[in-house]
Amino acid sequence: MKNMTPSTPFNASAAPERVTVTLEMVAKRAGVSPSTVSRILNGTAVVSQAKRQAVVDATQELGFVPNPLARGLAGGKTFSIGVVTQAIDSPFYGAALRGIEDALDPAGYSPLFMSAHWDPAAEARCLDVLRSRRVDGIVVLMPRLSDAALEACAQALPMVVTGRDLRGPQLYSLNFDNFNGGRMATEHLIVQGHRQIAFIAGAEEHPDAAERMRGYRYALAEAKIAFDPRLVVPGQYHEVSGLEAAKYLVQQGLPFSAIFASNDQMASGAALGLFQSGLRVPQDVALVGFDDLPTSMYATPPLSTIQQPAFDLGRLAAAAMLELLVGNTPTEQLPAPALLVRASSDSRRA
Amino acid sequence: MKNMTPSTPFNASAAPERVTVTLEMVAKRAGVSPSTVSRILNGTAVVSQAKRQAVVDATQELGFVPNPLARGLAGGKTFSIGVVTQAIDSPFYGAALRGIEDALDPAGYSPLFMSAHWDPAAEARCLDVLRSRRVDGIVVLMPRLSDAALEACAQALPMVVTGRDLRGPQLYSLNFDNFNGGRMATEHLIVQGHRQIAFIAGAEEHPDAAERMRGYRYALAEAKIAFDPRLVVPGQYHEVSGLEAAKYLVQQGLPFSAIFASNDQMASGAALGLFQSGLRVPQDVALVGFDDLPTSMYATPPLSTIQQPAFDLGRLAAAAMLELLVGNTPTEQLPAPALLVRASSDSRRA
DNA sequence: GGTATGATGGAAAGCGGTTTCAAGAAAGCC
DNA sequence: GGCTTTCTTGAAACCGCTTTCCATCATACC
Repeated sequence: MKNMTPSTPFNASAAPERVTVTLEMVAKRAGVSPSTVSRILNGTAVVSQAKRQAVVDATQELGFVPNPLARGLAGGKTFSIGVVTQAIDSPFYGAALRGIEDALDPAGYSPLFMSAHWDPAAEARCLDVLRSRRVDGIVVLMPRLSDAALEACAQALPMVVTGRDLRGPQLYSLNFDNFNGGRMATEHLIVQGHRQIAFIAGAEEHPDAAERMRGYRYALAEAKIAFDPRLVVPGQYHEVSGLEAAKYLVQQGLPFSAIFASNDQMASGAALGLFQSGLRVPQDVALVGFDDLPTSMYATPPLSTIQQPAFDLGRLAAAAMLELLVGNTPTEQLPAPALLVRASSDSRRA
Repeated sequence: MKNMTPSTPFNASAAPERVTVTLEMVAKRAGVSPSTVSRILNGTAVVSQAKRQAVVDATQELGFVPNPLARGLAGGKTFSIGVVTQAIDSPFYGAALRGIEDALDPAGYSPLFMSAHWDPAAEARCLDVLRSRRVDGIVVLMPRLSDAALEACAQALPMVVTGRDLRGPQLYSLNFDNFNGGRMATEHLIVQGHRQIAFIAGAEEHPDAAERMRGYRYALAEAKIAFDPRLVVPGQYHEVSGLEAAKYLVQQGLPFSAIFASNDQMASGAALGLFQSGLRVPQDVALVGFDDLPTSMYATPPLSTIQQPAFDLGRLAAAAMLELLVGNTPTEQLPAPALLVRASSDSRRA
């Protein structure tokens, strides 16, 4: 207190390490050259035990943290991975992003997230921004861009995409078996005794949605149930379209005892639509969704659905990217779809 | 086709701009020095019209994009903002992140997201990683770290936090009026004729949760309703705890005709709990949540709640950060809480 | 004992920008 | 008309780290 220099203007108690410790300072302190420090830090070459220890000590004492910018500039690597999603605020993507985060973090990589909002042009822009930021690789979750565009991008840097079947020297993809998911959901309803099963579809352009529908039709055919196009209502993968679809089905007076919605968000909307129409789930109408969002288990009633592990999707995509970055050929595979039967489609539980 | 050199091994049709265009190349092409190009790009100094035009042209022709790493190294800025959230996969944070993205993007800044998972130690680590990545500023959404720790961090770089009341030369905060939100929700139930209103609380350490509870008690007191501690059940802000809380209330045979859950996720769980106990919402029990998650509108029945604009929260936090970065004192304010009455608490609509 | 061989570590040249410094040109002044 | 002042613009240092190229020294082989 007494000896406090009265002149220091802004010396508020805690003055956090203002000075940046550089590799050069570590080198000086350890009595070696900067190159040696760099080599030790990156394990680039063999260094005598004595010097190594000196450098490690100096690093500790000085609290040295390498500047990633300088590292990136010099080494051409940024240790960051671009991640393009369609909507960062959708529960499905949220889980996937967490998976990516989880896998990248221990490897010292940071994800750089961007949302494309289902717009191919915006997606292309994301790719540009990411490349201009010199990310080491790009993961695209459920792209809307053409295969060709993605392949072209993969010429420039490693890419991992989900929801496609693409392979190449710097390209890997992870695809969920949407066809079988759709088939399983539909078969489940058939086994429950339903023969008039409505289908709330996703956008046509979306390969996922198309596959799920193919599964639906396949299951119907297998069970020798005639496909009734009137029972297929288009949707947009969000709650409102599910709500509208359900109301439409009811208002048209179409005969159906079950609904298979091609994602959980639409199923949730459909549940509300049925509720507002005075129909009970599952007593009057059985309902099955697709995705198994975390909230679906807590819906009223809990929603039967096809489990699509979003978290693992992200985790595996990131793991594959890490493989690509070290020059390996990734081998990760998504788990097979699983049916989760909950109250919304199980008349016994109602 | 004919003239194709047969030796080129990997010249797959589209060879995207392999060579990186540097500022120096632009300078050469425009016939000026690199410094001049830099000055024009950043508007750092006055340059004659002729040279400016030449540089602009050269930039266009070469398709030059400055390397952010080099820029960051030399200029000390990275044009990236660290964003610490608790859980990137929660719907509330998802919306906030989108708001941040929206505000940062036009300004040329990129967000770097990290999740702390409600763990103060992890949060501190996020701050470290972000600082080591030399972000220009940090936004922390609903921190768990102490005010002191956040203030200390703000000594080093601009900080914006939400859910606190903190100010400083490089520090700004955005706080939602949780007290009044809690009060409004409770008053609404009282107006609806309820006098035995259960409360599902959030974690005690959480200031938000405490404020909401204070609002609840205040409203009761105003209405001269005695506070019954048995009707307050602790929760953890996620669906399960809401489910358990509701079941607990029912099983204990406690007298209540309404539940105010201090967030929507718990309200959703509570709805399921009531449903499983054979109680109807709102006929038997009225239900009100807090947050207005996007999905709450589509719950069955739609959930009454206090609107807390997560998207705006993110947008405003990012806007405030941008202000801080140019040396201004931010003035953004969060909108006041609003009550959204939906079917879950409105007996007339049931 | 002399040289081939390999392990070690330093000097220095980048990576691609920003910024300081100073020179040369243009303009203003007495 | 000569001299100071103000602009414009280029040269060069620098940001902090990686990496290539070499020098050095010790060990090993003939």
